Amino acid sequence: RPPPPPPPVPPHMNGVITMAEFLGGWKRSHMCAGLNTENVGQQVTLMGWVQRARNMGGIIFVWLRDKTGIVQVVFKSETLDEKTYQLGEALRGEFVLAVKGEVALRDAAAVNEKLATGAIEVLVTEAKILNKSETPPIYIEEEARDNEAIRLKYRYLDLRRASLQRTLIMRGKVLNALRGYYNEMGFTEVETPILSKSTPEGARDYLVPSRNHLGSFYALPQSPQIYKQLLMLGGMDRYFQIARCFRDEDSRADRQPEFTQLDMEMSFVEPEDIQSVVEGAFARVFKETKDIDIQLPLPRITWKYAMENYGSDKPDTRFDMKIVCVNDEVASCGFSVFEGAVAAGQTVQAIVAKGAADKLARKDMDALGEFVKTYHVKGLAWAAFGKDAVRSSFLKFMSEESLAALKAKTGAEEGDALFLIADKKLIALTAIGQLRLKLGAQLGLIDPNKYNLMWVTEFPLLEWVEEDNRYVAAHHPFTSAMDEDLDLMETAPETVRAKSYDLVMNGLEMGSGSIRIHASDLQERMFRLMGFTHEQAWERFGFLLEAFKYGTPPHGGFAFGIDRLMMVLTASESLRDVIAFPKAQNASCMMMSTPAPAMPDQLQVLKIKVDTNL
RNA sequence: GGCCCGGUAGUUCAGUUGGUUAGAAUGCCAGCCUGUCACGCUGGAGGUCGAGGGUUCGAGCCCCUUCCGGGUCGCCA
Repeated sequence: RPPPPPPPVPPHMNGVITMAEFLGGWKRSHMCAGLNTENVGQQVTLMGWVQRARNMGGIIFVWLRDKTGIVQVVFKSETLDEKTYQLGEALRGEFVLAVKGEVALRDAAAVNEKLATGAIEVLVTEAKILNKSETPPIYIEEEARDNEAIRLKYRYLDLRRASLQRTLIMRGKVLNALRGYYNEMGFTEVETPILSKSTPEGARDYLVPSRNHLGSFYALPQSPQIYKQLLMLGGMDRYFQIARCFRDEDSRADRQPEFTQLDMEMSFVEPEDIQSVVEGAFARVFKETKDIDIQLPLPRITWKYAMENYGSDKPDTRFDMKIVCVNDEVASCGFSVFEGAVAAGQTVQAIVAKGAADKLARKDMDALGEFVKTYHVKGLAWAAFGKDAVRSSFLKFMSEESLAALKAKTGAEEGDALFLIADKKLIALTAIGQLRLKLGAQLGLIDPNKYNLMWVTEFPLLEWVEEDNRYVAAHHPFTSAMDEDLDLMETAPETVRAKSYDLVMNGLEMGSGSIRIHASDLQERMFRLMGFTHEQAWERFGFLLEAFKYGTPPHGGFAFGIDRLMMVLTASESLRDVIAFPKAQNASCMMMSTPAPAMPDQLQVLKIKVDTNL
């Protein structure tokens, strides 16, 4: 695309400045918001951007902004020479300004309570326009007003907003706190390669072609998983890294193609040892960034409990509304949908929204019915036990006794709304779990100031994948089974529980970890379960299986997402709000137009031909 | 790959059943104004209604295709 033409010099700029000025020996003495009443009478030199210039015709008030905040600087025609005053008149938004002047107390009537520095102002004696600015395409104010597309294109301007600056400053502090903590705990920070090897299973890899090995590719790491296990083999004992990870999958509000994890691994440990280190890290971060004391140890629930009570492996426990299985109550209730489901070995799951009967109109119920269908269930049965009337989608089919039993089991009373979903157990639980979250938000049951951290343990080791007709590792293929379930690996693989654990906060998965397999025979057994032959396993992981033969210590680890942690700490809706230069939903960068086609000579060197019709 | 929401002035948006010259706010430009702090007042400029095609006497509005942004299901060990 052609470069834009040079902007015309605005008429008001003529004769004032024509080009950017250099500092010319000026040294900044203070940051803008670093000034307060104690500085009154001092000569200061400030540098920053013009947030706003108010020309009163004879006196000009300018808000000067830097990383710390805003301070008012004043150009007075009665005390300034004509040239300096004219310079003040020429100021526009986002001009880069340097001023010298004296800090003065404002008149009591002129104090601005809304400004941190509102009790003072700087009376300008000299000024330099270090640079001018075209009218910015977005508003640079505390909170964003513009839509995300344009803010992402002009990210460097969006970054000037105080809220985004605060987030990045806090992010830096979190990283610093974590580094300090892990070092204190005897961990060593080790960097692992970005040019890595493609791993089977898991997410799609980002590939990097090799010039030295035509036709071969590096893969960007989805995580440093194998390296950190090899570091344990290498005797590093306690490793951590603030690791960039890459996954070529579709984005979500809480999923970016590249993201940062605090990755760690420890030798000679059991799950509790790792969990206590991780808990300590989170407690440290919450204390240092928000002065919140997290009660340790964190509560622990099993995966099974989480699924059956919250319909999720990452439950949001900031509100109750637990799920109740009502199979027995509806097995012969008269309503054929429920009866049929139970007879077919499926389940009927229920939740009760306390006091919500009269808050949910028929169209709300219909919307909720549509909502749950997203999660692959056929429908939603509901009953609203209102003060004056009972409304329901299914009660007319149901016997009095069954209704009584249902109410007793679920605790539904007058004023409550009752919801039921019938389907295969995991599908029904997942759908009603999502409904629970939806209702929690819709009915305002979620306290935004709560931080409910917990461990979810004993995940299934394997997952059956219908279309591939085989098991895959639920976590990753290096995860160890629980000792008492080892014998079930071949006889009942789907019931084997893993020595794995997720850290969950407010319904978000913050991270996960496990005790790894440290014996090569067990690792081979695992690969076999996943449908790899001995040869295939050695072809792909030979180096690892061989490494495991040379005295591998028992080890395990954990990794948690820094981005998601920042999302929670800053109450952000999207990962994009906590990453300096995030990607858009289609994994592109709107600012730099990344990715971009390669130059023909680059492809030539790599012997790569692009055929988009393949 | 599927579904949903959105795209109109620099920006944020409104735009009735398809009907005259597409509006508002803010920003921008000019003038006035010596204590403003979302300063105020007066005037002005600013539009490929995302793009292409179709229906129609007539399309910002209806239909088709497509591009872009967001959410989500699949996917993400």
